[in-house]
Amino acid sequence: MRSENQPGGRSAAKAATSDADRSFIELARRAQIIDAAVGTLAEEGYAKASLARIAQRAGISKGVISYHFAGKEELLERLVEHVYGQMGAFMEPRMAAAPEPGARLRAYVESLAAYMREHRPQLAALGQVFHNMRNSEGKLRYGVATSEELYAFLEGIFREGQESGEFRPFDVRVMAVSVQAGVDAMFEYWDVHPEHDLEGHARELAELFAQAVRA
Amino acid sequence: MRSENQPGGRSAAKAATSDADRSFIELARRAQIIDAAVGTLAEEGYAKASLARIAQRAGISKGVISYHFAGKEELLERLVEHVYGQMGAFMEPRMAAAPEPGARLRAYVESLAAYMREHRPQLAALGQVFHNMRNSEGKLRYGVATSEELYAFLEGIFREGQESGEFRPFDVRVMAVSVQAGVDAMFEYWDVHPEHDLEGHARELAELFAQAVRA
DNA sequence: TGATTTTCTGACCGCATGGCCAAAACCTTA
DNA sequence: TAAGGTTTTGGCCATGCGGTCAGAAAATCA
Repeated sequence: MRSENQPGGRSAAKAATSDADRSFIELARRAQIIDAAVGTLAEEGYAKASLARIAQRAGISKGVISYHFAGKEELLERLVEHVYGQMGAFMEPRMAAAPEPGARLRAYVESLAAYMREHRPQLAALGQVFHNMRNSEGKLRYGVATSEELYAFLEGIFREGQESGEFRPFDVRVMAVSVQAGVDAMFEYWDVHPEHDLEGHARELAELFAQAVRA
Repeated sequence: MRSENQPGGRSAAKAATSDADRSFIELARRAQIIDAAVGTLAEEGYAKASLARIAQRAGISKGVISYHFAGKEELLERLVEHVYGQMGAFMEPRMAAAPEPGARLRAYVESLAAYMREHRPQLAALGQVFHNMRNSEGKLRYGVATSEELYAFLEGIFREGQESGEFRPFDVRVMAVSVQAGVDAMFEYWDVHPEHDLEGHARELAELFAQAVRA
């Protein structure tokens, strides 16, 4: 159904092309296109983020996108991968520095806020894709499965705190869903109110959940 | 800019036509179209909820929608009005029965959950419109201004509790944003996991915030 | 009944979309 | 230089969109 258009075609046989197999030009173009897609999604929303619009922002012709990506679907998937990778790399060391459950919860909320401050368009674009991108059957492309990992991670923190007696007993799934919702809402509120005190919000939110979980 | 197509044209002069001026057929058709729009939005998402799709679900021709509504924009605005009205009528008596701040917070979370259980498509459609509908300048049609009312309502509860000493001191805006986010996330989680225990989630969520606000 | 108004249909318009491709331009290597 | 591979262009396609309209059908009125 989809035509063969792997650029270069150097690695003839296999399906996927790894980054190591790509030329510098290829990698740079892909990065440039992804950046343009992030900006367009963040500023104009999912509906107006057409290939033409993205190409225009990147200063290239529309066909270039089709040349470097199998289609819009692949472009958006690479975009999500890209932002997720960045975010993980940013948070990992900060989370590792907090061993106790209470401190980890606080570190999660506050380091995510720190990332948000410096990457507003990326997170806005991610939100657009998550809320809107659908597969051919009409189902959301990034639904539950994406959040499931996140929930499991938070639940691990909660269980640890409950076992050590630092946290009270509560439903860890509801708590995980609520923490993530609180963080997402913090971003969206700040995205709409750029003058809002993001760090202050993060501290209040961390305190809110510290109170909510404490034994 | 917009053509005159007030059905009936009975009330010649003025701009808006009130429901009292509409025939039964007119009101029934409008309700039928709004219902079809709700179903389409809830099941297929904003992007696929075209006038053609909505008309198909309603079993009528596309032109009928244009006859009864000035355009897609008006249809969606009437849909939001319709659902909001329903929701307010459902919650008002339940909120009135809870006078103390702590009880009011609990009543808010739990009566909203009760409404959700019986009106899943309506709330899913509302979410689609809120997250996607944009005005001609590309800005979200229902943005902050819509939530502002809700936040102010919740903040009133929090301030009352803080003044009576029932609640600890905290940032009421952050708490309001977080409560609303928790409730919205509860709906979305249940929407994706229909087997999820919605009432149980609501109780846990109410308890979560009871702990978070208590002095 | 016939006349008038209200409602509905189905075809059509201009426009934007994602995708496609032949031809041109560019870059590297021989 | 010439040759060959890589990248870009700009126009084209089918599809679906919101909106419009003349005329048919249905309901209401006299």
